[in-house]
Amino acid sequence: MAGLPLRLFNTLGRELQEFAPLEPGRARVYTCGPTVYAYQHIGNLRAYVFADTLRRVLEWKGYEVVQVINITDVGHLTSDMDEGEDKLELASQREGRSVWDIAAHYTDVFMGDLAKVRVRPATVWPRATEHVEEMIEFARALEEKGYAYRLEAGLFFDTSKLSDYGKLALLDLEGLQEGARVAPIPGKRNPTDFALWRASPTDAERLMEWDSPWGKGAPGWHLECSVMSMKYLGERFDLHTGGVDHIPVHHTNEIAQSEAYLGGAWVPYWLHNEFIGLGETKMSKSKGGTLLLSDLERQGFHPLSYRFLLLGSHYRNQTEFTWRGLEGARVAQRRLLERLRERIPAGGEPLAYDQAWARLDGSARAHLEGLDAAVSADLKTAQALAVLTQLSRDADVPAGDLAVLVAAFEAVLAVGLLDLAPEDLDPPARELMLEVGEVERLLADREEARRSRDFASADEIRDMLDRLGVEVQDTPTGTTWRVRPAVGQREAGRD
RNA sequence: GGCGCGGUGGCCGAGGGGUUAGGCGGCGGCCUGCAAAGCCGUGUACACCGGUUCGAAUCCGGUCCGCGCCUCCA
Repeated sequence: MAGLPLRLFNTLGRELQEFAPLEPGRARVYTCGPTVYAYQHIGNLRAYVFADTLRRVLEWKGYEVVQVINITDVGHLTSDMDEGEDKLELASQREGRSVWDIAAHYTDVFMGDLAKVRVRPATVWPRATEHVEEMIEFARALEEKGYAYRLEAGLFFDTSKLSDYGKLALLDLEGLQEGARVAPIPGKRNPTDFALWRASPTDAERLMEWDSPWGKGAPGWHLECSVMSMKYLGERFDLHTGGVDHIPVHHTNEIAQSEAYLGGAWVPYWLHNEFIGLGETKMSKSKGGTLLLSDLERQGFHPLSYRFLLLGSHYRNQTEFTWRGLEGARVAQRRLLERLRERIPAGGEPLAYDQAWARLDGSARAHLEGLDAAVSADLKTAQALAVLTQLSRDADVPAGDLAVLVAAFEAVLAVGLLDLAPEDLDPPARELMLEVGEVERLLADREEARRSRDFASADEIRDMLDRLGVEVQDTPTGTTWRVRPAVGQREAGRD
């Protein structure tokens, strides 16, 4: 594969490791997707921008990538396994729509948001509800192998059967036993045991339930990821991504049931993104305090400015979202585009490493290698942006080479380097308060005053237009004007 | 309480034993009749206390502070 070896931080082992696929030239990736009972906030989006970056880098280096992102459209519970209410059912009651409508609606919005931040569509988007049969089969196989036991609450996985349970999260099982668990399920053998099948309550009917060898109920949360990933990627595949919150429970249990099922090692590389903070608390779908991509757009920001902001920090670092930070990213991105557009026209296609390499000669190739060095070191997109910024200021790089290099950067970063104009990042203008002809007449008057060196009158006209929301700029090629942007961009957040 | 991750110049954020991260803002300059925009220049920072070392922001130990997970959550 092209360029330097790709080094990634593997949560399994907590160290940087060189990526080596199970099958040469092919990378199979599973990305933990959302539960679609609510809008995905901008913190959620980071997980997919991260996974997208991984995918783009792999493809850029010449791997054939297959990526699966699941859609969890089965409700799971709001608290412990036999407590609380189903989140999808809750949303259904709240919004007066069927659970199926709820799932469909939030799935659509989610995919729309991903498209806006240029996260490429997954190769497959499997839905949990379409794989319940396979999940039942999987659970039955585990039961046959002696890894499961039945309780009134459903079918449970016996984590004590695995000697290395918790290896991903470095769980301290002794410590866990002492930890106060909420509402323990009667009969559970170990605190870490989890449901493969959740039996429906006998006194109430669930909106989503299926028949199974263990009675009516719904599949355990972790089951779908094991089942759907194996179905679409093969029993063993290369990479599994998700947020750090999944490490201790969800991914730990996925590994447990999958390795029990296979009788051996499952996925070699586990990658996790850190959280985005928002002021005092993290963003949480259940606790509120979230921002949506549409909130950012309402404040006049282009979705790709949010992507630009995200790429400015490493995916494994907790960072804070602030409006100031987003504004900073917007300005930086705009200036970058301005410098690029001065030298190379918009258009063209993103270029993979090999394609770019073939079109460059010795000195320009060093810049390509700079990009490769950055992304090959655990996807250091921030460093890639720094390299790009330097490049955009380097007058020694011929325009032809620059165009090739920018196309290579765009292939990995996807921040609009090829197709956006700087103005595309500006907030939308507000309503013009006077006729366009009027503005132009006033500007003509001003131009005349300037020509006769009556600057007092000229400035008076400019001030007046400014009060009406029209910004006037004198440039070497003449005077231009625009309606001042509509929004004060810092209405929310803590700054 | 257990496990995990951090504390970098006004702000955000890279880096990671001796050579510039970068961005935003500020300041100075160029340009401009003046502005605006743009461009150029400008910051010797790395929580605290010890230790290792010729040399530590970077390694080790401790302290303080923050965050995440342990319960649905990216």
